[in-house]
Amino acid sequence: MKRKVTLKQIAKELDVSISTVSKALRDSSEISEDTRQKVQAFAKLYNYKPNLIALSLKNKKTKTIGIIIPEIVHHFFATVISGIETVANERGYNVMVCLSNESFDKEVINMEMLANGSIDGFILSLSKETQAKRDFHHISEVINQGMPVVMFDRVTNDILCDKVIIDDSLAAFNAVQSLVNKGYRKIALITTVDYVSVGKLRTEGYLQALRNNDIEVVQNRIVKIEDIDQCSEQIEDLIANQDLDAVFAVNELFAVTAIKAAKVNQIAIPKDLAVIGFTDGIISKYSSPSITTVSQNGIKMGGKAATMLIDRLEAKDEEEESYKTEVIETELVSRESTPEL
Amino acid sequence: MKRKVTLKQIAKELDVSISTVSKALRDSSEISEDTRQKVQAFAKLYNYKPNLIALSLKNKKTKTIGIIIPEIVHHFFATVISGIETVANERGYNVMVCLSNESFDKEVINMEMLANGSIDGFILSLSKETQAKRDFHHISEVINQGMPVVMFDRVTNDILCDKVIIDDSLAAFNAVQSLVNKGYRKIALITTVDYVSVGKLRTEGYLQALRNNDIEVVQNRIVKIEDIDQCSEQIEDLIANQDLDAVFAVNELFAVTAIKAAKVNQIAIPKDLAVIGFTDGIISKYSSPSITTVSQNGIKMGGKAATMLIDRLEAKDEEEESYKTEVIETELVSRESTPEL
DNA sequence: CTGAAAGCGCTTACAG
DNA sequence: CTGAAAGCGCTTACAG
Repeated sequence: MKRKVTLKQIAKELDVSISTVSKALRDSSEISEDTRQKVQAFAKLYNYKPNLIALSLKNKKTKTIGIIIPEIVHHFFATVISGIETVANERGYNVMVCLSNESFDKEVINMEMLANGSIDGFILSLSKETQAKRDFHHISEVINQGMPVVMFDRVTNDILCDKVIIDDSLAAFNAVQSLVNKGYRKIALITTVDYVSVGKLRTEGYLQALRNNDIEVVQNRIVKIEDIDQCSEQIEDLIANQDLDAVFAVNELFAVTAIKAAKVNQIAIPKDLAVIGFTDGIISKYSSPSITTVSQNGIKMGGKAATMLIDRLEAKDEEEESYKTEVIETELVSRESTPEL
Repeated sequence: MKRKVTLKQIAKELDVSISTVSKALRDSSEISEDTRQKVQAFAKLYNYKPNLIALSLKNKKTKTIGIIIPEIVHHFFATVISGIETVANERGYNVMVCLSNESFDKEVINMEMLANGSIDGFILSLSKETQAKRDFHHISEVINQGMPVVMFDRVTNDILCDKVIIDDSLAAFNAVQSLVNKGYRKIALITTVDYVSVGKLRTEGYLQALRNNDIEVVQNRIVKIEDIDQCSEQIEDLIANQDLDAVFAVNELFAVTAIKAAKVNQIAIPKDLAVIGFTDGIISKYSSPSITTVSQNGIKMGGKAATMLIDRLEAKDEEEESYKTEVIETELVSRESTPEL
């Protein structure tokens, strides 16, 4: 077992000072060619690598990004992490990932933990509970300490910081409009409770699209799901008992659950009922029939968030004061579940 | 903007030494009740939190775990991370996640980066390329430096360390046996190339099950996929041109692709062809028909890996020398795709 | 009971 | 050209 070698040890072996070793390794012009080569050769031989923790302490920056998301077993969030990771790596950063599990307390604890020196900045998406409570003091506190934060997807207007979002309302509008264009009129909505920011916006887009087309909004065709694990009954009830020709679901799970419910009730998809979802994940792609969805492009969102954060970290201090909100383009991916009527 | 407060600042404000502040905050008995209360009150007021980087340097441990996995947009791996995260958090650890993207070079670079002081130990699953090359020097090097490593799922016998696996061969055997028990005989196999350790083992289980039941192994019924992104053609060819009554696929994607291929060829699932998959992910659950699978329980694997790693990290030094390999139980989750024949 | 000193592993302004 | 010193933020054995 050969422990990692330090500057101190190299210095001792070579009988020079630590400073000399440090400078030699960093190609300082202060050091003679001779010494430099000797030191570098020795360092290479012993596979010297600087201790990153020591550098972090010295430089007051860790070159790591903290990510806080509600859950990771979730295609969209996994995709965002992947996007962050790619950009972060390219620019020499690592990532620490913490999960809030949709809990306010865990979100707060994780933020405080990471804020104590472990990272240079945050990328985060709010937990449901945080959105319900509307308590964001943990975030403003971190920002106040001078640590940059980029929020994505589940954001809030109560905090001023960089943000990366999609135009949820417009994307939903377009999705519903596409159904209308194809001849559908009796369009149901399966959405989340209103405090989930993106759910609310998508609901607004749905309503707007109906209104724009002079289609009556029927309350019985709108289902708001509180707990995703128990959405089946509500959805089955909707599918079985309402007169519908299409369903717009604000996520994949609701969409595929609607399809299952239709099957149970002998309703053929897409012949008797068209379905459109949100978030272009693996379910939509491999479902039979495959499901038309609004694609969020998590890779791009993650990449953009990472770029914004790192740009801010590396900006020459106080320059670039103003916060930006980037809107990532969405795209309607047409598949089998939404034929022309 | 109020920057985080340090011991030094508190000491200055209170006109005592840094050592006194440090001890007071840690409830040292050396400090008078008076001073302690004064210091603690002040610290609370200014929301003092020790700088974790400084502690890491001082204590030579970071309380963070490095995770290196092939990809994160993958239900099983996301599940494992979730399991690791839960246990790590309970025990006061954070996690840094790096992705190899199935590349040997990225795996090496990431390991070296994290090994330079950022973490206390690794949890990793090998990239495909690493498994193909059979080059594990980066891992043995890290272990040699005294940093514990726990491998999971995609492991190798060439490295001695703690491991968490499932019995891939047995699980595959059981899956195929269940098909045989239900009356299926013409069972195809969709698997990976042999250098992927788990693919190879699952293939062996399949072969063993056929042999045990005196069923002839037909080479044309076995397809080995190199590149998962282009698996459709090979799978369609298999489904369209071979005389089959069931398919065993070594992952979800192959299973659902087989179902798609069957539909294209007017083969009814499960009436004309039964399908069984591996990894109990979201696709299997929501596919229509839903797919019977071997459940790997990534949460449990991740949790176990984290427990083993942290136990080793916290063991009183050199005690507990021997490495263990934990085998996580799998379970056959019966769904619609495999009725009795 | 309090504080100066040494040390974790590094960098860099400064003295010689 | 080389090295001692100070410092990043903390802890702790030791002296007073």
